[in-house]
Amino acid sequence: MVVNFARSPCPIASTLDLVGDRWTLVVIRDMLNGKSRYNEFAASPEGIPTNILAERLKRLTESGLAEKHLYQEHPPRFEYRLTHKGAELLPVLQEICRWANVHIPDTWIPPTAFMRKRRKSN
Amino acid sequence: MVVNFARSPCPIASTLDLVGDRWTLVVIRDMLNGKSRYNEFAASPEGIPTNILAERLKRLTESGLAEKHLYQEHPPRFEYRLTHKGAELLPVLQEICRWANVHIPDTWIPPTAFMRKRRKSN
DNA sequence: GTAGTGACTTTTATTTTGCAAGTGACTAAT
DNA sequence: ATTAGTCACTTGCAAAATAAAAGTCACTAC
Repeated sequence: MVVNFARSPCPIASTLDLVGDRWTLVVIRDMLNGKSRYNEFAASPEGIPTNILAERLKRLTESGLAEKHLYQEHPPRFEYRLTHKGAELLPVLQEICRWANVHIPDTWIPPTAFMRKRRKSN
Repeated sequence: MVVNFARSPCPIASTLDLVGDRWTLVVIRDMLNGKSRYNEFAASPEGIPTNILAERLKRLTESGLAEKHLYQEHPPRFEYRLTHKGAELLPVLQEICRWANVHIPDTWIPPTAFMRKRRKSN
């Protein structure tokens, strides 16, 4: 189930092939907020099912958005951290937050730190 | 299947409840590019299945992102146009395009008109 | 009257999701 | 030493979503 061919060369469709589902961006949000461990992701209020979480973490690493690091040998435990590629989705999530705060009632205002962070160049 | 309760008050999770699937943002992209008719959406290169298209158009109108207008009586024909709420997703799609153009090889560079358009205020 | 188009709906099949339970490695408590 | 518990998953299975194909209904063009 590796993404070999996108549906089209459209940047939007291609991005959706990677993160276009109900859960992937929620996990990336958590990673951007400093979470890195399975139980931290599982503890988020949306309540991601554990099988979906495991599958998404695998897909994120396979698609180069995150990296898996062993941080403890016995028992083996892993951290999942965003790669540069994954972390650069921040502006997308920031725009989503801006939109939601305007158009969906009662959504949380994200921490200033989250909204102020900038991608490096461009 | 109306969205009554979001999974959480998180703006990201709430937005994904509305547009977090493989097709909705592709349809919104087409609307932002001036397409408004069923056959125009169906003709896009991603090849959305017609049952999914019909269901998405219904959901978009139900969630207030688009509006359905009769433009011809015999036979009845409809146009689907973004509401203000829907059109304000433009900055999200622009950021997705920026990200994809950097991180996914061979994605189309969107028309300058699409990238330069601005949301009104803020 | 035959063919074709537009906007769908229906049918059927495949894939994804979600819930529950299970597993193996270890840790802490009794 | 047995028991219970946590962590990071995996497995099994039912339900929902998605997809491909075909069907429908109202027209229009020839």
